[in-house]
Amino acid sequence: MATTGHRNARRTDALSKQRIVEAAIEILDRDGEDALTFRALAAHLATGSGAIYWHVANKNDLLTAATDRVFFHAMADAAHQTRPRESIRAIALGVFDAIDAHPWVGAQLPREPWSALLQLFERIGGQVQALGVFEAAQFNCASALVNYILGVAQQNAASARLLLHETGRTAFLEAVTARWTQHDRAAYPFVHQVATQLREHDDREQFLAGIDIFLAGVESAC
Amino acid sequence: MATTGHRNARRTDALSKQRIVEAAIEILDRDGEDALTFRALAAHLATGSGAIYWHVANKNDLLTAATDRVFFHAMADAAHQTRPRESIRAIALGVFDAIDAHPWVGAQLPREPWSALLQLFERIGGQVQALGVFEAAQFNCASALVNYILGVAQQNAASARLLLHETGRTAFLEAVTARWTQHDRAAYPFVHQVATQLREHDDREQFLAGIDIFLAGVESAC
DNA sequence: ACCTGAACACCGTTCAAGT
DNA sequence: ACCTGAACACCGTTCAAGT
Repeated sequence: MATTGHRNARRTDALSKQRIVEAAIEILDRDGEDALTFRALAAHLATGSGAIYWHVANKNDLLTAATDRVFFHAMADAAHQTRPRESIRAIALGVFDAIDAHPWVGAQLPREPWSALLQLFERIGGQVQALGVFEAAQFNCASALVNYILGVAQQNAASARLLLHETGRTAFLEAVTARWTQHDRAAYPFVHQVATQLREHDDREQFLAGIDIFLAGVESAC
Repeated sequence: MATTGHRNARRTDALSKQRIVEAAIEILDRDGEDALTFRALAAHLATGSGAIYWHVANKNDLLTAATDRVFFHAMADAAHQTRPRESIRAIALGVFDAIDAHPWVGAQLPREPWSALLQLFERIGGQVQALGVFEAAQFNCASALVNYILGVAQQNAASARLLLHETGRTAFLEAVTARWTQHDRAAYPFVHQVATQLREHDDREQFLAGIDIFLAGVESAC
């Protein structure tokens, strides 16, 4: 992952959608969303920019394929659990970790890739059923959970964009804290109070805490 | 709002950041995110494209200013309620309705505008406190609520992009249903079951149902 | 069938020149 | 101080031409 370098001199095997998507994921992971251009991709694959269009309809198609690939891998890896509560936590964590590793997926998810969203919705919905929620409430419960997961995914993607520019965890934390405290303590008392907890707080744990609040609500309501 | 037309012949008053932001919001509302270019904006304002840069740093700055404007109006309009539970619902609905009216705000919110996010977080957090949540749990509760709201905002923005191309509600519903049922019923039983409810379901009510699940969870957990 | 790379239309941004 | 609009660098996409 580290030193394959920018340009590939080999280029022995033929182009394929899979190779193109893999190269796109590499660029997105390493240099961020803005760095993915057809010219950069063509250089990376040692081919002409027009050649990519033989395998991929357009940039949207490419981004959707890349998102699907990361997402379906994450879903396949998410350990199957026997209890629905644990299943939901495992699925949610699978999405969280995938977006943690590939932040651009978070920004891409709500745009095009219906397949990925539908799969998430299906798996969450199935576990909501297994939880014993009334049929009339299942749609709302699954929808709420999926939307929560997507919201966190967004925020993670945004944080990663920030982290891409700020190198090092301390510089990153400082940048975030500076933003949280940019306004008057008088006008933003809660934000200031919470800003002191930023240093020791863990995004992943906080995400799980949100899932648990949700599950508690689902159980108490249905 | 209807017939001011595309080009302004008058151009009597001077340019200002406020006028530029208002024009940008008009274009975004009417023609979508892709339609906002400095050239289109300059034409709309009957000026040169370079002139805009005297009042606005760049496109990101412009989008942030437009988002802030819509968002702060929405927050100001959100009726103040005496009971924290009702307050949270009012704030959440304010955000929902603002994004319903200006879908591009949903896509923009997680990108840059820290001020808008912080204001939302502050107001939600204040009401979480008023709800009597333990101090140690306040951060997680507020964060979960904000993330849920942002997730719904995303989905709304995505739906609106679809609606911009599909004219008419029936064509829109058909397009959505087609996407929900694009896969095998065998592999996606829950999605198929829920797809039958799409026609009579109301996004706004479903959003509120999610808030209520959350609040039930918060109350039962704290 | 698959690839090349110049060309096209369009974008955000800059800047010398105007008032 | 504020505005103009041509120019620049860059982008996604197309397509005649090659193999």
